[in-house]
Amino acid sequence: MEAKQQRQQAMNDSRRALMLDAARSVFERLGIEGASIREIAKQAGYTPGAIYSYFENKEAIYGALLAESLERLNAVVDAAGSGIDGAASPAALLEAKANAWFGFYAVNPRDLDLGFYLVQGLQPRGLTAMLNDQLNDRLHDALKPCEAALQAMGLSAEDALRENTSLFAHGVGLLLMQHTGRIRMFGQDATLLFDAYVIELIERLNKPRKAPGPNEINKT
Amino acid sequence: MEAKQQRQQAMNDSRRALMLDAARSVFERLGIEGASIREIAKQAGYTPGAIYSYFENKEAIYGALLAESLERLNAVVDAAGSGIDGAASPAALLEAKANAWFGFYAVNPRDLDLGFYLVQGLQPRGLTAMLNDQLNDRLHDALKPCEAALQAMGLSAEDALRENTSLFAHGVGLLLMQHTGRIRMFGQDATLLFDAYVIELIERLNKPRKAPGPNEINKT
Amino acid sequence: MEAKQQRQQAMNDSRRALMLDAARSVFERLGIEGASIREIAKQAGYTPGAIYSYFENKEAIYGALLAESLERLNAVVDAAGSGIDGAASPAALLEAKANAWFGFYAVNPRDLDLGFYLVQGLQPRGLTAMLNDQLNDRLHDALKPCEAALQAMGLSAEDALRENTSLFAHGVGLLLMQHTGRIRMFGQDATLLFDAYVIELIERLNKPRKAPGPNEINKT
Amino acid sequence: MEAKQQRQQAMNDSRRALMLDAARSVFERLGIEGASIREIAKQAGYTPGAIYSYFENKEAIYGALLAESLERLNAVVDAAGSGIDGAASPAALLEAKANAWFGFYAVNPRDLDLGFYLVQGLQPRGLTAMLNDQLNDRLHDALKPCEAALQAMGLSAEDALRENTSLFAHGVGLLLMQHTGRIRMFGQDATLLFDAYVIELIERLNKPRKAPGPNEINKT
DNA sequence: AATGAATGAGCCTTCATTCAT
DNA sequence: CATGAATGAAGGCTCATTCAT
Repeated sequence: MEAKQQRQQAMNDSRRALMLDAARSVFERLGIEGASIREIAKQAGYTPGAIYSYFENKEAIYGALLAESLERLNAVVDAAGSGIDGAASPAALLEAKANAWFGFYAVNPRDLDLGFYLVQGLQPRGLTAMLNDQLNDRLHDALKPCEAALQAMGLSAEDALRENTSLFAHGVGLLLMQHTGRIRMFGQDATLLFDAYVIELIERLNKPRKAPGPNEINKT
Repeated sequence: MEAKQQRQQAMNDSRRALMLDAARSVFERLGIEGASIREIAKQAGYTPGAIYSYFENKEAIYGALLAESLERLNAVVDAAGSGIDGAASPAALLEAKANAWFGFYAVNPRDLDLGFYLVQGLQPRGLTAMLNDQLNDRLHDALKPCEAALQAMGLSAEDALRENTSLFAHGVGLLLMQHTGRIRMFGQDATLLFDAYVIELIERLNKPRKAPGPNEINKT
Repeated sequence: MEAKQQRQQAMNDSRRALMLDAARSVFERLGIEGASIREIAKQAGYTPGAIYSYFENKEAIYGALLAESLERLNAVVDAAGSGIDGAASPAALLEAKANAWFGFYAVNPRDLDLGFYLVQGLQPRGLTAMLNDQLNDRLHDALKPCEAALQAMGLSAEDALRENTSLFAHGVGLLLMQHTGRIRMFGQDATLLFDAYVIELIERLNKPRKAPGPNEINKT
Repeated sequence: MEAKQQRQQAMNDSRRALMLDAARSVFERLGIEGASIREIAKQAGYTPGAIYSYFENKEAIYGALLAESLERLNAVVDAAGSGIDGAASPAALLEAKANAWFGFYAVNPRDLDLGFYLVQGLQPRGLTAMLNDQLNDRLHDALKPCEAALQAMGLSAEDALRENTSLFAHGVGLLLMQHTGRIRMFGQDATLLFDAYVIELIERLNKPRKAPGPNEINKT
């Protein structure tokens, strides 16, 4: 009996996963706007109605896809820098963690799309507030290791947050440009530029007397 | 006869402009997703069919709107730093020009939307390739003054391009985060962070001996 | 110009009327539950989308149909008993007015359906509250003449309301039974029974000493 | 063997009853429109498919539910006036029996819905003709005691049928109005009005010389 | 007997686009 | 040039019913 239930549960999960795969593939093919329940169902080999046995509505599909994407992101970030002693060399850890999340999105541009969907039309909307918060939290989780490393390098909590925000923005900007083909237009490579940014950041933090914090700068 | 043609041409242009104004106002009100031909026509005081006398299709409206947005951007950038002697203080000019484009998008988020629409779903599509190139060129135009200032500060053409690309990416990342509400999540202010980035950049370029750029810049 | 506008307005109205006719005919064929926008459009010789140029949504069609039905009802009631001097013979007027509304629904059973839709599923719902109120008011209008006649026969306002309510209920019950075929089952004729009710009512009111009003029954 | 069959039959019946209970409870909760096979199955603790082992289709559930409703109605009517000697005081019996069926529907509006569903859209449809007849017979059964009492009061069979029909129509009209909220609109109470109707009926029958039968009325 | 996955037909509605006038 | 009626394809979603297990 239990075995039967487990089998069924597994079947159920796998069909759900099948549909998520279909959704992902439709997104890839038609973009997030062009994806429709009909199309996703067709791709999955189902009729539209069947989708609703596995997802409450269309938004729920996005949510599930995004949630799963964020799990993979966190897995990658958690695994990064495993051989590094964070206490001894926080800079190396920062580099590893930053490259982890950046690399994840550089290699998986569709996951970036998905991340932006959370933000669709460049405006927060859709998804229940709770789900939205959960997903935001998971994104934050992926960025926290960098922040911790920044603190380990001697930054105050406040400064670490600021630098981490800048770091994220920089990476997002580069990814976006690369992803849209804009970066090729500039004749540059996003990953190299991100590397450079991280290295300069580390340099700057290691020589704080030479370069005063941004809030104390005198524009002469 | 010619006079008549000219008059007609002028009328034509002004009505087209009227419709673009309407479209812009609808975008502002309803967002880029919420805008419909019907709504734009109504706003312009026309019926839907009339639109097609001036624009081939909906995409063309976006294109025209974006083109016009880029003109305004360029106007803002060109006007910035007009009191500054670029030869004497290239750093001040860089700051002015960078803040100009960044400020334009910070203040006019819908223009940013428009820019991203060209790139919808984070994938180039729609718009003929030629139009796309034209628009790209105009975007480049808006960023060139920064690149020139970087060269005036002593960077090689190659280094200037790299730094300018980074600068643009940084700004875009910050704008995106701010626009989507993510930046508030980080408890930061996009404009302050952008300022800080520009200032640090200038610092870095002014103290090359402490942290020589990867290409070993010579100031003298 | 004005002529043109008028012509267009007339066309517009006639097409709207066409669609209402179609809707009515679909209701007749498939019942109010079976009626769909698709079916109504098809009956009218249009595609579904066209309907929405004339009605905001499905509910609006019901509303328009019902409104028009109530206008016809009121016209019938207003015209009834035109040769009767209401002051001289209020009983005759009562009879005429009551038979008017009853007869209207006896002859036009679909209008009764429509009336019940206002009340759909035997529960008030759908239609905006305001529209609902308007329609209710028009129904009331059709019943007021009876109430006025009852007062002219010497009843207090309160008693007239009570008797009018009973009269309406009686008629509605009979109509419903007739309409559903239940009355034939009872081997009776709805109109005869309604007549009888009205006549007994008049008798009763003319001999009040013999038959005390319901509120005074248990007086001893 | 037979015992086994009987046991199975009993199980079968009880599960069927379970489903009917579920259906009734769903109707109560969501109304007749809002009820779905899925919901009924869930309420009964089954999956949708299981329903079809006990009922041919959805209509059959309505039919069974209505049948059961009519049994309850008959039980109520049969029990009413048990302390009254019908031969000695037929008027009191009439009152008791009439109030019984009216009260049943006044208190159980969903049973009224069910009754009208049999007649959906105010048009007989659905249900096989035979089932329809059976249900009609049971409704008749519930009304017969009133008819018998009317005869006991001295009416001919024909007159008793006519009065009973009127009585039923009056009650149905009042119930409908109350149920749809229309009666409150008239500022009246359905039960009081029904009471008054019954009492007036009794009065009228007790004083036949004062008020000649409806078929002998002189319209002067 | 019961499951529950899946179907298929249907629902209301929106909208870019066309075309006779 | 402009109208505005109409189209047709698509959108998300619901639900009674079937059927292999």
